[in-house]
Formats: sequence, structure tokens, C-alpha cells
Amino acid sequence: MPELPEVEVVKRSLKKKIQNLRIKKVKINDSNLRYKIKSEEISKLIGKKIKKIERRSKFLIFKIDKKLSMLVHLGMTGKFFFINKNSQKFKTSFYYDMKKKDEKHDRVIFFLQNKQKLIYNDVRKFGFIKFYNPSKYYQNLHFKNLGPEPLSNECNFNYFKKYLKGRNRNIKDVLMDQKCISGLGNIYVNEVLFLSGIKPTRKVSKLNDAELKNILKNIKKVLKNAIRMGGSSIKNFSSDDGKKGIFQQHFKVYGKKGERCSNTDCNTKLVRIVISNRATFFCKNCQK
DNA sequence: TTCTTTGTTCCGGA
DNA sequence: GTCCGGAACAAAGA
Repeated sequence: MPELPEVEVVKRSLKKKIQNLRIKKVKINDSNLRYKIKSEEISKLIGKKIKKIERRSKFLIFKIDKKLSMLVHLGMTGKFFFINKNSQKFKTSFYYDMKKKDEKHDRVIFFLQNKQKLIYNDVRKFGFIKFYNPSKYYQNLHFKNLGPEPLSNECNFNYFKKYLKGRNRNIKDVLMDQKCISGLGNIYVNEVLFLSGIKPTRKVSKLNDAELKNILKNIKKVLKNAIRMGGSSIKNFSSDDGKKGIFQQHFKVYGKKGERCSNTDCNTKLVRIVISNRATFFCKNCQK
């Protein structure tokens, strides 16, 4: 699922492919994504250049001009494809299996200059495409409550400690909360807590400074590592060459219920519990 | 048919 | 007003 690292990788890939290209036409195959796409809004893109592509948390921002930015959230299964002038298809995300024929889920097609195309494909339609005025960035519903970027200097021990003061939630829910730190999702929170040796149900009021520092350190480590792997796994291959380049994620706990803990000298079976309606995986022996 | 998956928003109670 | 947990929502594959 696209969390911060995946979205960052998509951003870097899109930047290489479509930055500074002009939009000639937009075809909406299905306007009913998470939010309805209004054709009068999307028509404002016609004739404009995609000047810059940025990421904030799990949101992609396509900067068009002073009054217009396009906001894209990939939801669970959102992804982009780029088709070049020789009709070669490129994926822009590493968690997607190119072998699957799912062109029926191509929701929006952006026709670019030189007969190039950008396709937004989304099987489950939990993603969305919206437009906003960048001068009102801080008032935007999606941005105004976001905590700091986890890889920024702003996301440091002092901030974390201050945020947690007076709170008594469990650590997993806090890390999932975008108001605390923005960009983490279920998968990476599970991994971070495993690496930190912290049980997901621990109350934040019971965590000491060393544990908090360790959690922060591991957040940065896990995200950086995932971006690095994602970045290096993006191969420019065409759809009929889909076998190679499929990136194998290797998580230590996520989705591994019943498997043995990977820590040296620990052979404990990993367990799955549910916290706030989310699958949670951990090692009872290593996470306290 | 039911269950599972996810990020985000909204709402009620403390 | 703030905090927190739970529910709702979207769609589709197994």
C-alpha cells in the first residue's frame, strides 16, 4: 500500500517523466473516485504545463500555475503509468505487478505533448484527484492538520516529546495519527515498533526518553531504507516484459502471523492482533 | 454472501 | 476547547 516511501518513489519517477510537459487533453473514464471529479475543474488543466511535482505526507502535488495545483492521493491501489511517444508503458510505483491486465481500472488519462500519456489507474477507487489554490495551501482541508514530515529536522525528539505530553494513547495509534507525524501507515508503523522492541499496545505515557528516541530513529531509518529500495527497484520496463522488476517487499513482521521472529536467538511465532480496526503484527518476546 | 483491506473524516462522550 | 476511540466510507477480490 502506498505510504510515504511509495509516494516519494512515485513522485521521483513522475518528475523524470512528466515534469514540464504540457497537458493537451484529459479523458475521464470514471469520475467517481473517493471524491467526484468535476469535469469543469479538470478542464482547467488543458493547455497548461505540469511545472513541478511535490509530495507532502502521502499526497502528490502537481503544480500547474499560481492559482492551480492538482492534489492526488493514491488511496489503497492508486498508481500511475506513463506511456511514451513510442507507446512503451512504464510503471511509476514498485508495489504493482505489471503482469495483471487491469486496463479497465484506468480512471483518468492525461494526454501530454508528443503523444505521451499519463494514466491514473485505481482498482478500488479509494484514491482521489482534487484541485486547490496553492495560495490557500494552509487552509486546505488535507494539509492543515498534518504533523511534520518524518524525515525533516522538525521531526525531532523535542517535538515528539512535546506532542506526547499529556496524552495516553497507545504508541501504535499515535504513530498512525497524521497529526503527530505525517506519512506513516500501518505497514511501516508495525515495522518501526518491531525494530524498536516496543509492543504496539504500550501507552505513550509509559515510554521513557531512550525508547522515544529509538522509535524516532527507527522511523527515519525504515522510511529512508524503503525509499532507497523503491527508488532502485524502479526499472523502465514495458508491459510485455513484466516478469523482471517486480519488487519483492521484505517486511520483518507485517503480514507474517505465525512465522518465526527474525531476531537472532528468538524463535517465537509472530502474532496478529487488531488495534483500532487495523491488523497489528508483533513478537511477544522481543517487543515489550 | 461475507470478510478483508486502507487512510481519512466525522462524531459523541469524557 | 481538547482528547480519544469508534464508525463510516469507498470498491473489489478471495
